[in-house]
Amino acid sequence: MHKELLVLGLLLSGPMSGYDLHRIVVAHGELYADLKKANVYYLLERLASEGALHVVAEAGARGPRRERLVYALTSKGCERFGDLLRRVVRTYEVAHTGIEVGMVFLSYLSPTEAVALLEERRQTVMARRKLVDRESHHLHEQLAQDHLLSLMDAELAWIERSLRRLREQEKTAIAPDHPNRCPGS
Amino acid sequence: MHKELLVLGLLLSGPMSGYDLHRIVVAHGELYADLKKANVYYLLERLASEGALHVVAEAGARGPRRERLVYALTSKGCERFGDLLRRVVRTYEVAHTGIEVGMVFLSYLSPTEAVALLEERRQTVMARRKLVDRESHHLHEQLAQDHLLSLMDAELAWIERSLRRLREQEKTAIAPDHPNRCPGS
DNA sequence: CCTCCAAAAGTCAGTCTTGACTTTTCGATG
DNA sequence: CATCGAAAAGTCAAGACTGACTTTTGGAGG
Repeated sequence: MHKELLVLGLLLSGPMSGYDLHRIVVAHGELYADLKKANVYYLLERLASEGALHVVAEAGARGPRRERLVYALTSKGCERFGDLLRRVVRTYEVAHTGIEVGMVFLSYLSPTEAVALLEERRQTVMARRKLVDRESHHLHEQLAQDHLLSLMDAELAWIERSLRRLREQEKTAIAPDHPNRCPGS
Repeated sequence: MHKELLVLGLLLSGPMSGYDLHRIVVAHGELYADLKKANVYYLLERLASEGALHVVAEAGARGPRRERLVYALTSKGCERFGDLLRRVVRTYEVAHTGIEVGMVFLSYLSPTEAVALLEERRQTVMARRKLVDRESHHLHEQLAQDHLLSLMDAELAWIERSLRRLREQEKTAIAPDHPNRCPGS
């Protein structure tokens, strides 16, 4: 749903082809939703068939492969943009990345291994945080960047806390909660 | 991918039918991944066809609709569980919920409306936080719950910060960054 | 004893999403 | 001048996911 918003929003600043859209998305790196190329084309076609976009058949563009389709917003599409924007800002859904599931089953690993894995995770988060931090942005992208950084900081803090708990558990070496073996076939 | 982990992990504590799995998932509320019923059946079938599960055809179960399929982990499935668990804990992906996209286009709304929408969002997050907080959990679910709460707190803090910025902008009433109108069709 | 509802247990058709492949052409290089 | 690689601009089939629908039946209420 936010992918649709992204497409519409980018088209607000002028007609574009699917390829252009995709290039903008990847250029913005971490900030924008993970919108793959094929998905862009799918969304464009759907939105066009719904009447939110219309084709401006730019027959002879510069460069190779000249039969590219250029899309432009219709007034219906612009209304849709407004609706989606309001909906996205207003609503909140917990992000289910899977780490929660991982934590629930963490006791199937030895505390020592759990600690090692979480330390790897911390490295990963820190690296990615640096990436996002480095990206300099326009004014209206400040809030978005700030959001990402906040979440990453929260993740890091949580990892630290969890590591501390696990290390204590490691020292007091209680018998493992679950036996660490697979059932036979 | 973490949905698969969830299914395998739950089956570690004994054979179950798709319906049982789904019931457990919804019983745990916010903690577990958003795993819809039809998706459970899909995953079971796929995992079985990959040899990670096998059917224990419980022909005559209690209750209505007795021809239910009960699935059990194979040793291959248990290995897969271990792999997935390690992978999920180790890796981190930024959660693209769409608010970032919303923020990028926030200047298409008046600061006043933006503030109102963010305040609604704050309400939503607070309500959901209370839900998660209320749920009492077993020891091995503590870390998962803590993770969710951390993210929600970070979200709340970010909302406060953003509101402050927007209110300032509202007072100093600069001419809007973007004209707030849709292009004609 | 009848009936009507909620829960059990799925199924299905359609929508989203993606990795991998294709075709064309510009420009660099030997 | 031939060719070879990289970038442009997509396409496609397959996989993941979902909302809405179905069928069966045990038991509550009359």
